[in-house]
Amino acid sequence: MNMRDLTGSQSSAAGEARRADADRLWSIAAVERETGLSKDTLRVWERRYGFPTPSRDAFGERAYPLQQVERLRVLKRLLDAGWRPGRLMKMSAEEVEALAQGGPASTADTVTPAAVQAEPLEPFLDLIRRHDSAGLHRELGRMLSRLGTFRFVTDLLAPLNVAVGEAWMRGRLEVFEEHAYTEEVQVVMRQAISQIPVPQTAARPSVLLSTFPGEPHGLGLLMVEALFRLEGCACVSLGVQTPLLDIVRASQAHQADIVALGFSGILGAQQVLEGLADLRARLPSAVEVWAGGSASVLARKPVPGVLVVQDLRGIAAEVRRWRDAGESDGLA
Amino acid sequence: MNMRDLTGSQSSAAGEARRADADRLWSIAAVERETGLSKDTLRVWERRYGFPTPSRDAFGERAYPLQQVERLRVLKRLLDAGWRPGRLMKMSAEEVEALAQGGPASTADTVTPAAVQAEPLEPFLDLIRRHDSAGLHRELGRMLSRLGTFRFVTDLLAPLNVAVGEAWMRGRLEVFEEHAYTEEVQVVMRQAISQIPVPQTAARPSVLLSTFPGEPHGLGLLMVEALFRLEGCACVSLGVQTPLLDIVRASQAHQADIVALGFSGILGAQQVLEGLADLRARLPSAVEVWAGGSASVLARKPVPGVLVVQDLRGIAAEVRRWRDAGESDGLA
DNA sequence: GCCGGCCGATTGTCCAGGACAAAATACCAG
DNA sequence: CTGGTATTTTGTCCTGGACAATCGGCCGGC
Repeated sequence: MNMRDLTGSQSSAAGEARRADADRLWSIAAVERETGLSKDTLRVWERRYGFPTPSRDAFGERAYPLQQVERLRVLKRLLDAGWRPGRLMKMSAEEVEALAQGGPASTADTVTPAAVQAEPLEPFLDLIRRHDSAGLHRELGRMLSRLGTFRFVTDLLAPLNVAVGEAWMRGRLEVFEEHAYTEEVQVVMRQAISQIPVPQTAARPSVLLSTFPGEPHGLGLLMVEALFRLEGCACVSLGVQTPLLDIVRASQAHQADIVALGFSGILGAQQVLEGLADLRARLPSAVEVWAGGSASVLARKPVPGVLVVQDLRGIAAEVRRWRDAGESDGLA
Repeated sequence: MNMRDLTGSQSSAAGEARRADADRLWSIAAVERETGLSKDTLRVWERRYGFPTPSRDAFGERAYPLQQVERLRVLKRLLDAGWRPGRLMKMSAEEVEALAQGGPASTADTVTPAAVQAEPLEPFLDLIRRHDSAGLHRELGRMLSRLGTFRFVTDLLAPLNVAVGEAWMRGRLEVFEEHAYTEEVQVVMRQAISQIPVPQTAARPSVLLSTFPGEPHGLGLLMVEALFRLEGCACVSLGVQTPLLDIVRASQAHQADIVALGFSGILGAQQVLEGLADLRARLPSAVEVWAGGSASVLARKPVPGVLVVQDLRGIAAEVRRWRDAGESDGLA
């Protein structure tokens, strides 16, 4: 509790702090953390495309100015939206900026099934953009009460997550706004889950939930947990980013019948497929592996022995299938 | 919802799956994810110490057998416990194993202030080891009711987190057990926070909470949020791993008076200090930066302009200080 | 005897530049 | 169009070298 340090800094003039702000350069490791672009990628871009063009510090190491870090963040976002670096690097700063502002989602067209009676999402996006956490919390809570947990998850949160993701890709939402949104939804979802009656002891199937390392998105996990609990399943969540070997061990320790993984599309296609195949091979065949989320790989390339749950509404039916099959299995 | 894939796999014999398990080799990227050791480190260890000794696949790329991945996980744990690689690599497999099993925490001696009336922790560690999530949840809830939120956080969770961390370092707890524990505590903490009355609108100080990229430990954040709310502060949490530039923008958007960061000791010393200095420089001097957590760097090297909160109990006093100073500042 | 600064050994990260698999795209035949 | 093949693009992996940051031990002064 060293107040001296605090007051000490406040003696420095605001102008000085602002100058330090602009002058301060970023190391390649810092840029990697800030942008999500790997060091290898940053170096190879410099070699191939001539951007970025960091200066060097006294030790010959790359030192990136703030301006380039900001631009790299924009490029990373456009990359995630389906653009390719070669094309972006040929464009002028203005063209990239125009793209970043409001360009259409180049390749990915979001399909909205007409059958789904979606709730209006704009009011929620407005609250996010206005940074009205309290209001967002209140409105989410209201919708939870109005719709009930099941429809709250399937009809509001599922499309809202898609809308938030898309808004971020189009540059209409900042990273921190998405973080704040995630946090607020998490609070409401935990409340919803805590209100679901706890099933009998040793309820089946017992479900283990997590995500692979590198997949930080845990909202889907919570939504799925709620739906499993509504079906009377026993759930244990490990949170996000559990190493593969630990998922295997946890499934033994908790005697899981089903291991459910969430994928948001951040992980590369190969990582997802290889990880699922690996996990499948390391688990007893009696344990089912379910995978879901917005990652498009799941729909394109099926992994043998892994159930892909495309629609949250399908979980109930799949649990019924498990119970029917499980009984006969148990008797056999 | 392709059931064919699922049933297709179940036709494969269990024995076949088990053989595939042992044979399957790991890429360097997979080992990095699984162990937390960077690719650079894995390669330089191989060069310097002759371990690990991965075989090569058809393309000349490293392929690690499971056995070496497991050993690397042990080594990483011992590294985090304060051991140095040079020493460990000279030891025989048996010596390392003995160390991993029950060796004393080489360097770090946990100091337990005699003044603190700690709650007994063993029952909770037992529940974790027995994988009794329901029991852990029940007992934590009971303690929350008995102690009240403040003492629950300061007298039970704070020492329990330390104990869990130490148990992990000594090999008495698996990673997935720590994950499950974290998840269960989070549930109880969210419940506790939701029961704290919401303060008047525009309560001051308003606090923004998050962690730096690379710091996935969010429990401390929740505990601190509870304590801030108990003091009547307005809190906005961004969850974990927010890029620095986004923390800055969020503090503007939410008009934060205080930015509070949590550090668990996973990040390197330089990352913590440089990140804090960076953040301090990029924020207006009217916004205070508070840092806390179990990272030992914070205590050793103070960062100018950053308040280090060593003890959770100190938060109340610091909020009072802010309010006193804030009034005079506002008038000046 | 213990704290604090100095020095040598250790250790993780950075660099360059080459290579190549995987993915995306263009091309082409049916 | 449609489905398969060739070609380009692009991220990751490779080797081997360098060096700053950190750790550990040594020494001298309070």
